[in-house]
Amino acid sequence: MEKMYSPKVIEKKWHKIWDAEKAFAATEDYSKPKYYALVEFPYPSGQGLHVGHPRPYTALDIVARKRRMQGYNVLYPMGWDAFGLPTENYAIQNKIHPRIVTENNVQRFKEQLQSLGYSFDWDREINTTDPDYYKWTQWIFMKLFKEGLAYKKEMPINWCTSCKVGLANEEVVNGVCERCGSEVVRKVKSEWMLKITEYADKLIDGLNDVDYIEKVKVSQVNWIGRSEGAEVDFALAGKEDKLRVYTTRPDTLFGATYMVVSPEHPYIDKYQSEISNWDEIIAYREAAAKKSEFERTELVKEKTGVVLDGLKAINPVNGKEIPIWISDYVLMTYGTGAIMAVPAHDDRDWDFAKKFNLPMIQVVEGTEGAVDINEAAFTDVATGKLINSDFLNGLEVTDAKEKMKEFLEEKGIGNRKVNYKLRDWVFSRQRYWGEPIPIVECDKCGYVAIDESELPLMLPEVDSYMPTDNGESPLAAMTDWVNTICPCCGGPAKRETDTMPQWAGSSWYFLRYTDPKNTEALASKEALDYWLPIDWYNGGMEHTTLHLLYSRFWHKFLYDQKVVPTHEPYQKRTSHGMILGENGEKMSKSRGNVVNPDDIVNEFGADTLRTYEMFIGAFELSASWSQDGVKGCRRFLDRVWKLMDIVSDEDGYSSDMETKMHQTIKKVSNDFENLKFNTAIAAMMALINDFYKKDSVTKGELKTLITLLNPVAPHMTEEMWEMLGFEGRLYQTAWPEYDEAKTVESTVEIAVQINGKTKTTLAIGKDDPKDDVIAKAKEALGDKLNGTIVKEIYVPGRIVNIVQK
RNA sequence: GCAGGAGUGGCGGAAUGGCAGACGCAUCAGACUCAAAAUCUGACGUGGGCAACCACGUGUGGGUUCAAGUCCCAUCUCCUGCACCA
Repeated sequence: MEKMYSPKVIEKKWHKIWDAEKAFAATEDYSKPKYYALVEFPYPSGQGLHVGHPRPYTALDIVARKRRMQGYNVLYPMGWDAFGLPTENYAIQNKIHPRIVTENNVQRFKEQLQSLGYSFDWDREINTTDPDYYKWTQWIFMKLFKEGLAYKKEMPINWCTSCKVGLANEEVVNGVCERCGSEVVRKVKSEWMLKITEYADKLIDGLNDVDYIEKVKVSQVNWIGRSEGAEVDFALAGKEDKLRVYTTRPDTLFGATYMVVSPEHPYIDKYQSEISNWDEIIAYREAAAKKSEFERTELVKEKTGVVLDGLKAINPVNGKEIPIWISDYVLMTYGTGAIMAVPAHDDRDWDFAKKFNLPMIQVVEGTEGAVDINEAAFTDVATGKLINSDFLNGLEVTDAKEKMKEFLEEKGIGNRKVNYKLRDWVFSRQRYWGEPIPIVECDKCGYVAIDESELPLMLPEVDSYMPTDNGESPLAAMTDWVNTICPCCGGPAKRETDTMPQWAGSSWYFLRYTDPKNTEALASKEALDYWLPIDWYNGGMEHTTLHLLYSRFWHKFLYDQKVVPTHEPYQKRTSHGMILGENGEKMSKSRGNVVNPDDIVNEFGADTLRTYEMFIGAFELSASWSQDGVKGCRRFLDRVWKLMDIVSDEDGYSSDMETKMHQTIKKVSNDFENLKFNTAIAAMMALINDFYKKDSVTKGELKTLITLLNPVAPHMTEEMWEMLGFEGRLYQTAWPEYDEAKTVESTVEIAVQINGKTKTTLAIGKDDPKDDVIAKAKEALGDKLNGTIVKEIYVPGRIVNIVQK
């Protein structure tokens, strides 16, 4: 043994060399084929890197390194999503400027990432808190504003009592703040909103043209929640007003036996004088208002409600008078805040009708067996025919829907309507550590964007970052900064004091990487035309309805503005599973099961950590950490290293290994592209086991092995390359090729079965004719063949099956 | 409730409808060592048998097929989202 495998020494050595050689910089040679691989940039938290971070980073690092060896111009960048609450909270507690906190955290994160040997192009590092960066975040906001997609609205928002900040709907999970877990209450505030709903259809349709894992597509479609139906006007008996409802089942209109409005519906107050049980109504309303979001979702969904005495509606298709109820199962925020209830064909209406003894009329009958609407609502639309419905009788549900929509439009009592669950994006945060919103409010001109030449609008220095209890941003106290002049009329005006949410900077960062130092534009047209779309983007499932949806929205907007060349930013999206503690639980300080990547690097080396995280299991599933598993991966690398003790001078492959070499190249190449890193590594382990069994390996075989292993364990293999005296650098070497014809063994062992049960095995030539193989198989089976042969099956290279009676 | 995913040795996990358990871990035995660690070699699904071998075996129950972990139907459990969206 010439030299021990010593990761500490080797890894430092190669970091310096790669750095000096600018080994992994993406070039501006736009004639080469490009590959843009992207991982979600981290929030540089005070805790430093977690062992969960390296999993996706290593996976795409492998892809990036392999693509470079295959001749692509690869962009694999990294940066910092550094605005955000934890930094601000830390700054408040420790009385340090958040900018300093961010700098420290970034430095720590960067050192940790660099210790793992990622092939990031550090010349393109970006930071969302850098004014040269957020200038363009503000610029995009101004474009949205000028196009009418950013607007200010007085509205009840989700208010986190602990963070003292408004949250987007997407940030409220089970009625509590996604970030801190504190209670979220409703609070009325004037907030900046982005009209993401305007892009709802485009966000759904765009999914047809991209290669995302299925569950991401499904989640986004569900979150947007498009539904097609109709709005219908119900006259109020003896009144001018009509009560408008939204329904997806206009076909069941003849079955509507009552109506329900949300407790907040404006007609309740409007007709107060007509309502004889007003006290009851008020009591119900108060009770409903007191229910928090959490209670609404967690409580058993027992229906509650009160009838509006003295007010009746008229079913427009049959003129029947029906009662109107109020109930909190009808939401003011969806549709029109009022529904027509068809208890025979809707589960919720059925529950409500049962509880309050309201009449039901069946208007759809089952075509596959009888249905009893006294047992449950019949909601199946695929197997139903209309009854008790005048001109709809006998039609199938789909046709009846269409016919009713036509009827409603003809008679002027309704119209087609598409609704979405998606709401506009609450874009204001009452915080310091975010991008200032580049808008001023002028008494004369209203909200006006500042002049583009004033960008970036710098975040001012303040004395206190403390959020205020009255819901104002800390910036509001900066009167010098707040008072300004209107860019439109020159009169006095006030600056907007809310800042942008963390999602702003991350909604376009991938564009900046293509040209990170541009001072004229967010990136040059040439750079965007060349690099977009991102070929492969990997990130967490938790961002499916947040970052991923928001950034697609901005991108589609920028496409409409002719800023970017593609209508979708990401061609392919995958998601990694979580790394859990040894006990199978989520890693957390309180559970005491946190593994620090620095410790693993210290004890075993970065290459071992990288190998282990790829070998741990299927990439998309969560996996539990195992210290013994780490040891096993180090043992594998040691065994690769020690192949240098038994290597011969031969350049090519030895004849008995040729097939195996070609098979391994094929398997590793394919597996790396298909996220199957665990089986790729297993194949390489199997290969070296073969070398040890023979106690020899040729130089040519070892060359191929370390080239295949290089993307996974770049430091060790680069060192071996040098020690073995190969020319140049391994990272610049071409990826090994395989010959399909040579991946097939010339002789194979096949299973010989009787009636599908394996009885023996047989060695045959790969091209032996069927008759010969079957004859040999019969001979091998001998007297086990003792019945009448019914069928003989030969699957070439696999199996012989003799079927006998 | 709806949607997506998963149920395979002691453990992590492999298997284009074609010999289930690759690869790794743990365990056991042997070699080396005064000894231990490290390393190397071998065994390792369950039951029976000294053995060759036999039977059983991929959550459960059916089905399709010469052949099913894989396809179809039903069912149970677990995970992850969403959840009164009319």
